Amino acid sequence: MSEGSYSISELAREFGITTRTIRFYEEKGYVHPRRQGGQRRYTPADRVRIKLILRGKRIGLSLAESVEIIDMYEPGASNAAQLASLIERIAERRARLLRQRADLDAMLESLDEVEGLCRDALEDRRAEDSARAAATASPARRHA
Amino acid sequence: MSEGSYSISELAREFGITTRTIRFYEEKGYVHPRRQGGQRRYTPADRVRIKLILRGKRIGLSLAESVEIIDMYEPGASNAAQLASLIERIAERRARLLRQRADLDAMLESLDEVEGLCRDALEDRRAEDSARAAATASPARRHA
DNA sequence: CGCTTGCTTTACGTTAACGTAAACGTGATC
DNA sequence: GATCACGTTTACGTTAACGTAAAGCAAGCG
Repeated sequence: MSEGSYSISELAREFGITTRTIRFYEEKGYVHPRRQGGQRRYTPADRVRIKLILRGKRIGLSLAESVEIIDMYEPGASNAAQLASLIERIAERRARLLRQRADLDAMLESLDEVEGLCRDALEDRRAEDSARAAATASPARRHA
Repeated sequence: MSEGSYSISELAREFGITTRTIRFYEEKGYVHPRRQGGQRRYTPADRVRIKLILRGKRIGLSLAESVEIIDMYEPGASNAAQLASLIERIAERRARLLRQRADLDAMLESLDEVEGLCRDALEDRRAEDSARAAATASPARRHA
């Protein structure tokens, strides 16, 4: 660990991915580590870039989409027209992410609901069981 | 439209997908329409199922994952052990969805930030431009 | 009757995102 | 000096989720 730079396997370990994956990202042009005697060396910036790509993946973005968003970070867009179109693309992205969050919340609510049903069913099951147990112990009375 | 049932192309139109996609879902066993003289007929329940699958897709779930969650809706799980394990799986799902939402929110924040930078840059650009225009009009004074 | 529209099945093609394997090059170490 | 651990390149394989094309049936219509 050359102080402030990382080897490929260090990053792979940290992110729980394979070195193949990282090389693949480079192959696709999503990251550009420098070489030190044939070996890849990653800067902290490279590291963050990979981290962001993985975050994008987790929310279902393709690699290309993730990178597209990440590259918005360093506008470099000098002229006003470019800046304006960038703002537009950001708006589109945000709209999509918002809908995605709505879908996500809906699914979370559904899960809560289903869990509620399960718990209720378990309750019933327990009630029945204890009733049966009582009945077996002294078969005489059945809810009054 | 046979009152309360749908043809394949009706659903395709409604959801903005192709008939091939719907047939593919059937091929994979994710939905089971009945046949009416060789033609597929979809019940409202089938429709909802497809809708939910598509919702899952939008948040980045695989078809199989979506279906797994959807199938939690009709537990049918009669015994307590099954119910308990279902609750467990729900908890896992929820945990993952929550992380996903965190990632999503982070990305939304980033987009807001970038948009702010863009707007600032645009402001500067406009300020420069109007300053230059003023200078061209009467080249004498430069901010006092 | 022939044509169009809508549906069917079968089957091969495609893209993304890697997995997996082979064959090789470096030090470091036993 | 052989064996690791770690890295490299090249290249073929794999899975999911469809796309696309071919060939054919059935109903309605001018």
